[in-house]
Amino acid sequence: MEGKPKKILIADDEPDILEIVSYNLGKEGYEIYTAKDGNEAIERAKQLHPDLIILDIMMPKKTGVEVCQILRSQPAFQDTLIIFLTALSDEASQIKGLETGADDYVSKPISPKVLVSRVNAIFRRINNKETGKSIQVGNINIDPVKFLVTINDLEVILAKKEFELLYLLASRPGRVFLRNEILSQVWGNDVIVGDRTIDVHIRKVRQKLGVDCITTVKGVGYKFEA
Amino acid sequence: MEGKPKKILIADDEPDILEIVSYNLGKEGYEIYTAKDGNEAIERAKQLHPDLIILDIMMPKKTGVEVCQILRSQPAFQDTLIIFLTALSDEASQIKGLETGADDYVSKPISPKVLVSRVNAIFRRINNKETGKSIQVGNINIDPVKFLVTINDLEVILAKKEFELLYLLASRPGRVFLRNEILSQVWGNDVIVGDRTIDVHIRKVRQKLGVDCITTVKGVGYKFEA
DNA sequence: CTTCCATGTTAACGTAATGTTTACACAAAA
DNA sequence: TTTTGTGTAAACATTACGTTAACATGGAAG
Repeated sequence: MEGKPKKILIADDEPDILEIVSYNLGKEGYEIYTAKDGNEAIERAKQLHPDLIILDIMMPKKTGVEVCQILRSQPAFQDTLIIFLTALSDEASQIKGLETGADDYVSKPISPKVLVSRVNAIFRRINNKETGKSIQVGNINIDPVKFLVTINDLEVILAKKEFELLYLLASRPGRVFLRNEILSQVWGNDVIVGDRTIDVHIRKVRQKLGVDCITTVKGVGYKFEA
Repeated sequence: MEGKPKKILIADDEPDILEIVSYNLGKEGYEIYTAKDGNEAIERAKQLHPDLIILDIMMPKKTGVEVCQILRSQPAFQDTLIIFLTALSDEASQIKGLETGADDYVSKPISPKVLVSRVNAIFRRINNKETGKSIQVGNINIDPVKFLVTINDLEVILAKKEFELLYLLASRPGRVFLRNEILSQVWGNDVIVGDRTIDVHIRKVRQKLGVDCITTVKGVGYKFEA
């Protein structure tokens, strides 16, 4: 897998399923987190901001469909992939699930291998856009191969972390990156760093670039603009 | 459906299936083309460059998997969506299909409605990546990915709570949201805030937007309209 | 007309979130 | 070894967000 490992949150009330799915996806290199009911799923989703959420439909507290609707009604979860996982193999449930805003639907009894394949497929489709090409935004050019940033043909020397941070933000100009996302993409999920660390790096990048192209969205994150 | 209609190529050797699938997807506004074996599928794919190809696996001349492999090996078909449609519901086939580069897999006997939902879901997923899932109501555009509101192409800066509030209301224009609903969606269930808090935020949004698009429904709640 | 209730309006305040600077551990280069 | 630069933490400064409280308004009921 290229880049940092993707975060997957799995919500199911059956411990067996949690364990099997966790094990098999974990083996593939994904970072797995679990929840055992609807409320916990929402709570953990807000903490972690996973890349993918796998939701059982029949869960205590809140059903998977309800969880999906609640998350989808919030701006921060528009990009999050959602797969429903359920014993209800009937038509109506599937359609309802997909129209609620889910990206896929897998019926129980599921084979772990099939689920893994589907998860891989869904990430492959999303990922293949993000190649290691140079980014040109406005008069700023970012070349990940040469590890070089030029602004108006003037070279700017950035440290590794600074560069990775800038590259991430600039890879999708205008898009807001949550602090969680930045942490997991640039630093990795297992690393624990203080709250101010991101700010300090943001500041260094801002300083070195000289141009104000990184905008703070308070309470949310940062975004890059020309 | 927004924008140009999507082209879908369906390849299956059973005329009944071709007809049913064509009819149901055609009703959704897609442009449908058909092929009755593997070779014809490849040929037509090269002519048409469809956005999505639905491939039966058991076909004369070439199987769906072979067709998929051949097309995927060409740069021009890297981005083309592929769904397998087959009677083989066994695990091995599904995995093989997905790992060949398919984006989804639907087992026969299929329900037309389920297939339509899956097709819609897969296009939604791709569309959102390109265009962003912004809400457009009248001349107001709300982009949750960029955390940005534009009204007549003029940017409006909203704070987090203000944005979340507006996003919720605008996600269903015309629908009235009860104060309780707003509280639980935007603030969360456990948070307790005073009565006037919602009003103040509503006011700030109204003020910043400049246009009167949030209507008070006295004794009930608020709704968003153009 | 008055009363009452729901909402509108405004300003002020506490604080959470971010900005800034300095210091230091650590690794790589000299 | 020293030197240099990078990444992180800690300590503080600063900003503006969210909330409240106090009061205004307006419409419906009596």
